[in-house]
Amino acid sequence: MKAEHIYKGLSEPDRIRILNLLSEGPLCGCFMQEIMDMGQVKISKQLAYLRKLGLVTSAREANWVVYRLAGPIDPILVENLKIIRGQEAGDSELRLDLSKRQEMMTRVACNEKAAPEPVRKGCCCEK
Amino acid sequence: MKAEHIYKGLSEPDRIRILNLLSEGPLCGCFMQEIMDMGQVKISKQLAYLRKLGLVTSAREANWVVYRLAGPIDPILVENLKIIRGQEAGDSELRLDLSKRQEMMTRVACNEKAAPEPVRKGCCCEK
DNA sequence: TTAAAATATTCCCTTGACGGAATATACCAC
DNA sequence: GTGGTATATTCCGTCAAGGGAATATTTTAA
Repeated sequence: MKAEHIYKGLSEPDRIRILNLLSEGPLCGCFMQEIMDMGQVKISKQLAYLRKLGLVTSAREANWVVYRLAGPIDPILVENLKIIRGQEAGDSELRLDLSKRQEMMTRVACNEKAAPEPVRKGCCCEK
Repeated sequence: MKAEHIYKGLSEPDRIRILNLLSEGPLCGCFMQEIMDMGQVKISKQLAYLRKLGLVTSAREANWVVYRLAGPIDPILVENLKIIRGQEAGDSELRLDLSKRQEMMTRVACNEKAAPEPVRKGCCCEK
């Protein structure tokens, strides 16, 4: 993994938010939409970009696509994901995103792979 | 300093080399040209870009322009400059650049501000 | 089979990044 | 002044990035 690929991935606020969310575990697209309160197309395009850079992988599970940080995760990325949400230099929006994520993960039933469960009514759109 | 500005600065190999060099102290443009073996225009443009991002400052001294990391240096930048030249994940070209820099700084006479000294014949172009 | 949800892709447009070549500017030596 | 060195800018071309709107694809539900 070239260092500049990682930095390119991190050089846009929405992508930072996505990578930050994925650092806590896999997530489907509609969860991201809900947490980040952003349109589907915009998120999908950034995910395609991150996939092109080799930072993210995707796998369809039932009706959804679950995204993950591509392993093995480069030490540079690991370190930066730690820094950007750190208390000193970190962004509070990123920590808020993680709280929302945590709240959603406990609110809906999820299996151990973090894919939404049960298949239909447990997803983020069940409100 | 917005995190994405720092990552934009780091998201190109030539800029990584420049920031790596400046992490050891101020440097004039012609030293960079010599160390990086690159054309004047290309380096000058990248320096302009880094200045626009707020990562680098420049100050004319006599016939030269001396570049510095803009202070106070963000912890994110500090940490990444450490990582990218680290032994494990680091790039050996970056360590080579630093050796060349060190060699030049001792070869030519320099004052404590790292501006080339004496004014004319001590610069990198005296070969 | 039809409808709806989740995701991806395409088209159009604007802006920005990057290279190469040429030119401009600032400073110094003489 | 002239000339030379160091640096910046401009012009031109190409290509990538990013937004908005519309549409396509995959899958499930009924």
